[in-house]
Amino acid sequence: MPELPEVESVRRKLSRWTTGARLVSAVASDRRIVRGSLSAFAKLEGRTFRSFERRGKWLRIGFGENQYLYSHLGMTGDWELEGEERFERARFEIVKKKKKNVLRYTDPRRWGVLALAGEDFPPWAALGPDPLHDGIDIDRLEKKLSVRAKKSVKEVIMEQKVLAGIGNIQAIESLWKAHIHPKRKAASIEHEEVVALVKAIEWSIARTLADLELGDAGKDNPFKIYGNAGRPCPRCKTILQRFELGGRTTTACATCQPLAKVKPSRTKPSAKRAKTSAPQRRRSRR
DNA sequence: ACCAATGTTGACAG
DNA sequence: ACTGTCAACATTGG
Ligand SMILES: [Zn+2]
Repeated sequence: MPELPEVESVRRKLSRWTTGARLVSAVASDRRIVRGSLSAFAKLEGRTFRSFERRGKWLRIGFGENQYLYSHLGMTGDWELEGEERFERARFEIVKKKKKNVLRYTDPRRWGVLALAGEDFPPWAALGPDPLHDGIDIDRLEKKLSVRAKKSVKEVIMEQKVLAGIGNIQAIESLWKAHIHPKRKAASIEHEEVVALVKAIEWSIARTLADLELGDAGKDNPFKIYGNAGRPCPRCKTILQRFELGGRTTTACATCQPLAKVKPSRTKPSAKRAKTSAPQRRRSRR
């Protein structure tokens, strides 16, 4: 469930469900997920859900008096009202307008995090600007990219202090939209490309979020190229490639997202041929 | 039965 | 000190 759009969607439903609700009981006993003391959760009992914020992939629920419940969904975390007990990792009984409900944090893989803290929480403080909440500062991004001569543009935009909330899917989709190959060195991205990338990130986040807001009506794979390696590029019909980059499976179109510059410059010697990627390897347990 | 999965972090080698 | 590469985490669903 976890990139910026998914987390934003969770934030919205939490706000819908629990604004003004009173927390009757809070039980979180999974040591892998809960950071800090388990008993601290009892301190929240009796308090009221007041605010719902998101920064990147982090959520925080405010209970007043500088008490926040921070939540990171890891790879498979989600919040549900009622629903199945199967993947429940934390349970919150709430009362809103006399109605009692169970709010669950579910997380099969248990890579998520729950933490109680005040407004100063290091993982939250460490996040860069959130594209949806703060917008993207083109000059700042250009600077961040220009300094990274060795890393690929995809890896850099996925760093949470560069842009909070961009994950594998959003990176793949936006780079495709901006016609930028994910393996390009971050520092090689030119000004106009940064401008295009910023637009593309906004485009991808907006359409993913819109799709999520449709609820179950949404299709299985609403993405343009993520998860579609081996199928034709929606723009040019070239078969989409799949490769690993920075330990993450990546999809790209070799035609729309050239690795080597294709600028038709008859005066200059021909551009170097793009390196052909090694025959598909497989591995990764992410 | 096998493989891949929307994330993050820490170890290690160069 | 920096950089890149792996592995690990834990579990499910196709
Ligand atoms: Zn294409």
